[in-house]
Amino acid sequence: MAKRYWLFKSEPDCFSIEDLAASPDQTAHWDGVRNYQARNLLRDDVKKGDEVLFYHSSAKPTGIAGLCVVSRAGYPDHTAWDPDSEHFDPKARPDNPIWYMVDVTLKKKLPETLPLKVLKETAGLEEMMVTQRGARLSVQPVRPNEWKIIRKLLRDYL
DNA sequence: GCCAACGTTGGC
DNA sequence: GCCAACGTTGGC
Repeated sequence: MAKRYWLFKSEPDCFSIEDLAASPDQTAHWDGVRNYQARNLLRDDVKKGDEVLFYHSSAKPTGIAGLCVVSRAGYPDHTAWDPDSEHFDPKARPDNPIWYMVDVTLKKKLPETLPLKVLKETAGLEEMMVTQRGARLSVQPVRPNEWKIIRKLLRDYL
């Protein structure tokens, strides 16, 4: 299977690129996804070696904060059956995990966030979910040509 | 804080 | 299974 590309959204108040950079081996689990469509992607489609845009939502500014790589494919999100977790789901059990997570490892923290505004103004990114209003999915596939455009943007913009 | 766009829930 | 009400997300 060819390497795929993804955009993962997180509110930096909850988990930021700085938090990932400060994690052991700059690696962390991407837990707390509680949306079935995103869950299905994490469980079935996100594979080790896939590349990820780390997106800060509800931030100043909102946009791409860094690049990561998937270091472990989907496995049960144990925070779901931890009553102390913010993302506790009373229906989840170890033998019926419901929710899944992956591990991500930091590749590059950008010196500054590439703003959503710039993505919206860039030709070729019009069909990206993140540039369309109301696209709330927290795990979004990124097309290879979009990845290429964004990599070039990152070189030119920063 | 506002509000549009979703997703989920629950009565029927 | 429909759909209205409600809750959440997330840009602005």
